[in-house]
Amino acid sequence: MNVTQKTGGILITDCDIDLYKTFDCGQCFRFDSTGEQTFTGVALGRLISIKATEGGFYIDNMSCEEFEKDFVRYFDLNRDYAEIHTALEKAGLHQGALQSGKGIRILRQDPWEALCSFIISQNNNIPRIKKIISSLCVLLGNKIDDGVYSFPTAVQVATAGVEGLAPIKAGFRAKYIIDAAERVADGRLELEKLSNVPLSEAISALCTVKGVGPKVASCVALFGLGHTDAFPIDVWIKRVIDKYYGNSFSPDSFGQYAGIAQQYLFYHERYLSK
DNA sequence: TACCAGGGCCTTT
DNA sequence: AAAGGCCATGGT
Repeated sequence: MNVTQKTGGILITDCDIDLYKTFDCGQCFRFDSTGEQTFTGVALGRLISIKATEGGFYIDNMSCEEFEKDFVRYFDLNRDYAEIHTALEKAGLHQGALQSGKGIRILRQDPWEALCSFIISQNNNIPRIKKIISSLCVLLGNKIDDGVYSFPTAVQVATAGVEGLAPIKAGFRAKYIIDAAERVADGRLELEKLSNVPLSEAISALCTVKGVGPKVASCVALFGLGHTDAFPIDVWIKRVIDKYYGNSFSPDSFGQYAGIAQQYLFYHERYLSK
């Protein structure tokens, strides 16, 4: 990977990332396609406009320093995905998933945003998940540009309370969101610390939140805490397991990169087959 | 273990 | 245009 300063932004070259797949594979809910190979959204409290180029991408209105500080990690650019591809192939991940997944990077999202987002995702479809999250940001986040709002902090959400969330129409999930917000706000749940404990321990801690079970906890571990061995099992992945691997399946066969295998399998099944 | 919980997207009639 | 299935689930 190489980062060079341009007028008005930075150019990242020599890195293997497919922005379309990365933003559209269901791991994050705040980016939209806003033009030819262009995506706009909010990450880490920052409005981002990013355009795919040959072998990399361009980000408007950002310095190398800011990129190195926050976004190398966000886009997981220090990880060697070619090596992971080889390891997963050896571990028996089928060619279809390897090809479909090529270019996806696991985004390292803010843990609280990941927790809140995947609570909202339960028994829900992606268009509506995005709509509810967007409403939540407009309702309780900070304005960072015209019509653009940050993801509200746990304190901001906790302060609103269940009744305060009514406008976003999260339905039965509202009480779960508030329980999560209260636990994070008062320190009962210390999300940052869960990056540095074993996966099983992180999942147990996350499952103390009402409405958080193994699937949502695994998504938070994978997309917010950097636990690449987390393997969320949802309805799509259940289908995949039945279809390709039978009931002797264990995510352990994919080792420390089971979560990346999961994402490849999910994307393959969800978007490229019917 | 089966059913239930908002709401709305999306496909089928 | 109306109906019904379904949805990156978990609680009871």
